[in-house]
Amino acid sequence: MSIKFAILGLLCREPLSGYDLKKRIAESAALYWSGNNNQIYKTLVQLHGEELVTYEVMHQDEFPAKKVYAITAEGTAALKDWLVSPPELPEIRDDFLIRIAWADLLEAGQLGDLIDQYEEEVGVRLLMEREKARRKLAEGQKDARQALFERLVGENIVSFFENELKWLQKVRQEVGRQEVE
Amino acid sequence: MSIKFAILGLLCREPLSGYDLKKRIAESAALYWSGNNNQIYKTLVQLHGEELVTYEVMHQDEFPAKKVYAITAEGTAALKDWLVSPPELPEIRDDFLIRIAWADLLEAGQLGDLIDQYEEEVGVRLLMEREKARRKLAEGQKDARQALFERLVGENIVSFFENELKWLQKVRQEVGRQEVE
DNA sequence: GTAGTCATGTAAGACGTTACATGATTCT
DNA sequence: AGAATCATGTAACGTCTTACATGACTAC
Repeated sequence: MSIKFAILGLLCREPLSGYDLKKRIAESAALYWSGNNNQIYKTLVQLHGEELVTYEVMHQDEFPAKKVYAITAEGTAALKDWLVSPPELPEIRDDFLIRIAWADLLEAGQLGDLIDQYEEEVGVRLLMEREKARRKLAEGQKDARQALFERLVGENIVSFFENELKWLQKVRQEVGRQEVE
Repeated sequence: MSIKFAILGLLCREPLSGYDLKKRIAESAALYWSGNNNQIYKTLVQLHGEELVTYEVMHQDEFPAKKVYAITAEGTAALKDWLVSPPELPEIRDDFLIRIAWADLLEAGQLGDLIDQYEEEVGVRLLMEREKARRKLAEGQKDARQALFERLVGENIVSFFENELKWLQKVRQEVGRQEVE
């Protein structure tokens, strides 16, 4: 049920349509699950039923009409309640880590290729996240407190990928060392 | 469909029952998703249908009979194919990170409590993972290569939580600094 | 007597993904 | 001509979680 709070969070900053929400969630590394998710429309209907959001239909000349959702007072209260509820540890689903756990089934060349591929992917993603963070900083920020938290979230994500690259160096070293023996 | 390969991987080390698999997966930080998952029994039936595993029913005097599953040659081949297929980036679902992104809605005291709670949880988990890694190292290992990969996986997990704690220190500092201003 | 381990499984529901439908407009 | 953007939504499927059923045995 965290997509619910992701939506409430975004709406608490500004009113948005389902389409906008979908894009915002897809672009955010922290929220991204699930931006490719059409549950958003369903969840909006649900939130409307719970009276946590309202919407206004905006007619447009050149484009299809859109429903612009806004958070209600109850919605804001529900969001704040959730914010102070006990946080859970992050869940990580790491495909590559499972492969490494069974890497003894691979030949040295295959393992090398696997590491190269993953390092490449992590590197690309790291650059993307750094760029995203840089752009956010450049934006004219309204609230200093909000900007600080935004920056800290970006730094968490960047440091995750940096940590991954550091670990990959270690993997390379130790795998190389064992092959020599 | 990664639970499929988690099962094949574990069975490739030694034959196990569904119950054993469930426990192994639940205990492993890398595989843990989903240890509380009864899909295991369903997936085993499926894998049996695909002829990637076989099973033998073992009758026990004091306990219910169990089905001990073993991997087939096709199963091993499927596992190896998956191991060399392109790895995906890890997926992180970080509850706490989302809360920080909206922490500007909280009062200083509430934020402090939230950080304390999360730090406590991360700290406990880090100790658990270090202990797990230590115990694994102490085990009489058969294969040096396998032991190396097991250690590297453990180090990845430990370094994730260490990184999280480092980041939390930074969060504390910067939040404290802003409050003084 | 309450809870936990051993062991397999079902059922219901929540959550997530992919593909598709509609239909005008704009870009290549 | 084909694809992308804007915009809302449905349908089908797949994955994941929670709770429950069964039943003997062990430990507090």
